[in-house]
Amino acid sequence: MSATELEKVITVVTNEQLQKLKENMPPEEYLYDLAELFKVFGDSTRIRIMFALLDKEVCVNDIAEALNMTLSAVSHQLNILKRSKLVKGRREGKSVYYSLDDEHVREIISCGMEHIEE
Amino acid sequence: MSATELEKVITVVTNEQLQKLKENMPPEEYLYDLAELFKVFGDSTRIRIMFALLDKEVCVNDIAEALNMTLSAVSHQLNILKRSKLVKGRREGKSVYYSLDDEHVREIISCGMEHIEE
DNA sequence: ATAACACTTGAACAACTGTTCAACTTTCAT
DNA sequence: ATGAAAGTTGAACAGTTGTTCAAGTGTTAT
Repeated sequence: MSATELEKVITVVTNEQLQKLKENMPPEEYLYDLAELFKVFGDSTRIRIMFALLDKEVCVNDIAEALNMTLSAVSHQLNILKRSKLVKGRREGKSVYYSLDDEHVREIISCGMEHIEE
Repeated sequence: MSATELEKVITVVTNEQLQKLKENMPPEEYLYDLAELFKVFGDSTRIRIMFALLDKEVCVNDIAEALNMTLSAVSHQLNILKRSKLVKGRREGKSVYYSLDDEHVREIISCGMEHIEE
């Protein structure tokens, strides 16, 4: 077998691997949703809000005070978290109390913590 | 106890909770790093690259072909992933083969998948 | 030495994102 | 009813980010 023939064989093998790589890829939309979820965790304000809610529900005003932020800024971020089904809110009088809406929040955060603690 | 006195007591209790909330917050820098990590996962291109590397190492060219992207765009994203210690690369001849640099990548991705599969 | 392949890198541009500001709404106390 | 407290919402602005393009670096084959 000549050198150029061998190269052809190698190319074919490589193409087969490439083919497999493409086939094994989850659907585009799935990967997009996954990235979209992590994007929500990818902001320190939202991370801080989720940490504030780890133990118990907290009203918007207290979150804003604890994080030294305006009500408006916190409300905007809570809305993003709510749309991603990560937190939920309930009204009680004048206040709206927010809490984590999913056990996965704790898991995802603790997964990330393991990586940076090294 | 009058209504206004009662309110003062309630305010004090609330302030204590606020104080605890502030004290229990991890240091600012830690939360920033955590958000920074998730930010890396929060892009569908980088997610796709990490999925491509789940099974075995792949060279930049093959990643680019599999994901239908330019070499340059893939290289830029690989660099971001490398800086976050999520992938590593090794040169073999003309090609550079990249692979996952941390078992946490799989864990974090699978954590995220659990949330969106519901 | 030259050319070709496989990347890498920096600048630039468009698109996206988070905060602020101002204008609401809701609820409660007077 | 009026006002105050607690939130929400939309527009706007500045800052960030991903891709492209052009120019570079290594490596191998001729």
